[in-house]
Amino acid sequence: MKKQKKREDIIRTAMELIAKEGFHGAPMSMIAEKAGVGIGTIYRYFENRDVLIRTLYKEKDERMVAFLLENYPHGQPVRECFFHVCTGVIDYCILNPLDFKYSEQFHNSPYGVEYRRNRLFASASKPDIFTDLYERGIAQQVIRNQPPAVFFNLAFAPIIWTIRDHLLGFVDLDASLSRKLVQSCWDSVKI
Amino acid sequence: MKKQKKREDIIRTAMELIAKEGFHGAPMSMIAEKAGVGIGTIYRYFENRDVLIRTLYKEKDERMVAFLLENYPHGQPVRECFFHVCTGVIDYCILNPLDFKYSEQFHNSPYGVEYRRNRLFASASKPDIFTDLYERGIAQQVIRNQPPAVFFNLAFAPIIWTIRDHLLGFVDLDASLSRKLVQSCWDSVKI
Amino acid sequence: MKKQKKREDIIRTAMELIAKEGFHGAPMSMIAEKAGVGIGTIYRYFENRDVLIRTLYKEKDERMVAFLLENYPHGQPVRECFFHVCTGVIDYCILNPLDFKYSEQFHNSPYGVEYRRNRLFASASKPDIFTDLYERGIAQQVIRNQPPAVFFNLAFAPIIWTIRDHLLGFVDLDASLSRKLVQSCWDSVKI
Amino acid sequence: MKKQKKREDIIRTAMELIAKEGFHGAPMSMIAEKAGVGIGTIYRYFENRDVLIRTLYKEKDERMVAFLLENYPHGQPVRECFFHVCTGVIDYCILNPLDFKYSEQFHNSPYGVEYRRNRLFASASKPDIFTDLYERGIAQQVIRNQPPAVFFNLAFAPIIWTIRDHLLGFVDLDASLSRKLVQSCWDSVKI
DNA sequence: GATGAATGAGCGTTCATTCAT
DNA sequence: CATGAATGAACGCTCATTCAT
Repeated sequence: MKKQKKREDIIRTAMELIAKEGFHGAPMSMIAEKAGVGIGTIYRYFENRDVLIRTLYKEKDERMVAFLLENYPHGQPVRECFFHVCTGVIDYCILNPLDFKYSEQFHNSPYGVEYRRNRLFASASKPDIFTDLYERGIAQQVIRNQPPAVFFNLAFAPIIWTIRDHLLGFVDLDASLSRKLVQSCWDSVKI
Repeated sequence: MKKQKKREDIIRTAMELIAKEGFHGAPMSMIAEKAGVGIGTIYRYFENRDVLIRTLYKEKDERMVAFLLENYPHGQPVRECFFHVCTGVIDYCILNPLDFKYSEQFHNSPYGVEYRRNRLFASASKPDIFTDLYERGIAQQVIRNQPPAVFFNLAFAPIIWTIRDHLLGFVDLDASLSRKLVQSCWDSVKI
Repeated sequence: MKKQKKREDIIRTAMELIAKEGFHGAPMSMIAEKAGVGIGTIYRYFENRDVLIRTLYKEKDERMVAFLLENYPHGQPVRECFFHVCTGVIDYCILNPLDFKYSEQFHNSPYGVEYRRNRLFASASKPDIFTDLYERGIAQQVIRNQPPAVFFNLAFAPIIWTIRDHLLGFVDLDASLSRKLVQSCWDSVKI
Repeated sequence: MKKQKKREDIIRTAMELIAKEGFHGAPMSMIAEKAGVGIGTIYRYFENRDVLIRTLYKEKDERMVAFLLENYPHGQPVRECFFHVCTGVIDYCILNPLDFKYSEQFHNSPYGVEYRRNRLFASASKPDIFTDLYERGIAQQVIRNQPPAVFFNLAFAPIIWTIRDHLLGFVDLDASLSRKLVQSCWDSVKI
């Protein structure tokens, strides 16, 4: 499809620009210029700036979930799935630092709050990989009985922060440290 | 002091506005208006917007550290100090939600990166309560041997994220959950 | 070209406003308003205020040089060329009072100093009508041996000041006075 | 007088600051600070900024006239007086570059136009050293019959411009060049 | 469908002036 | 008398969005 070409140019350019420079450093005019399209063209594909920004996040999320589902140990113990997911998140972010940085920008803005609120209310309906982990863990009594939000925070907050520090050059998150880090997270949620 | 009255009006208003609306939602003109002062007045007390924003953070930090030092169990085991500090952070943030929300905005912006970088390089010189915890824990072999950044992330990231969820109404972080949460964090760093 | 219409509206308005009211009396907002364009439009054609101001001067300069080169007595004696140029400057300025007044504002500001400095250092490279006059006059020993700046000042300063007084209504610089004035200037530089 | 001390501090500081940095680089607050007085104090001695600026010029003018009247060759030929005045102007300006630079700033601003206009209308009433030169020159038929403004411009414009170039480092206006320059000016006005 | 010239509300900041102390 | 804290109009400039081509 020819028409999708421009859309993807815009998406990729916007992602990269916002990841590297922040929302402030990525005005519509600059996205258009670097993407090689007219300013008006962006508005043909995205109703406005907010829609573009939210779409960027959603597509990144889909890419990461797809990555996590590769070789997913379906049917294996919760513990194994937990390690697969956590390690996968680390691997994905380090392999795709722009996606991670964009995500940071996104969550560190009014968009992030809105997103989290929607997710909470929608979580019941749409099953996802993270929720499944929690629910099976609780049912099989291998993780502590805490609200899902607390489980997610214990499992992922240290990982996310450490990836951030890694990308900023503050720590070196190699395979060895990755393993120790995920083990620590598991220790905080397991019974 | 009469003259500090306006300064405090500005500080309080700016804090509140930025905490609630983010940096974007708190232009100088609005801060001035809500604080009941002229725009120019802000510039008598703060050289520019950046200085105001960094001052706000520094003062919040001092208040929190003072809070944490009340009844600090000096001379007690690392574990006890760890619980004191973590519980203290939770209590302080829930008691002072504006301080917490401001802090989130601050860390989720270029200011935050700059701040962390300075802290990392300056950590050797100025001793602080968090670094002390890490160093004693390592020396006494009660916490795992990991880089300090990883220790901090395991210890505090889940707590910060859970406070955020509590203030957004996603979880109810009462005394009981607080205790369990801190225990989980401890489990992830202890040997 | 349709697109150049607005650019010229801006140029003309800015010129007129600055000529009449000085730099202080011509803020970007007023230029935009009087030119019948939005403020932002000015910035499509000129990177910033400084660039606009320097462009205005450069375009005025080009117009005047073109005027002076009409019927220029190439190959004639230095004296004749001197009279052509001096008389031409007077005629041009009286015909285009806005150009002259703008020029005065320009030279009577930091822009003027910068301009003169560049001119002095660049004079060797780019040949111009004034420098040619000086060099031939010196070579043929018809003008006194003085630094070029002094020659220019003797030749043009009284003329510029008198044009200014004419436009302010202090003297009536008609053809007769013009001739006498240029003769006087020649008397001050000739051997 | 104690009270005049502050007035003079203000005058001297304002002069120096405006001479060096231009009107833009000399806000009232900075003048007050460098003069070691309160901002409000300036307004006790000068009704407003315009009055201060005009007073500065008037006092500079009086100092220069006083300098020119030292050893003034009263009763000597017009030519001799002309040389005394022109050489005196050069000497004074080079000895007091701040006075000269301030003068340039002043004349290169709306104040200058207003000043010249007033001077023209007032010249009939208040006799001055320059007018005397012109009137005697005309009466004795040693200078050409031209409007006074033209005489002044021929006599002083090249000198002023050359002093400016000297202070900017573009030429070296030493005693030798000074003599030649004044001679040139005389050549342009003498019969 | 694609474009980019045009727009103007809104931003951070400056500074001459006032007036309560 | 002297002060300087307080003011707010005004500045240069940015950028999301529109719409005629």
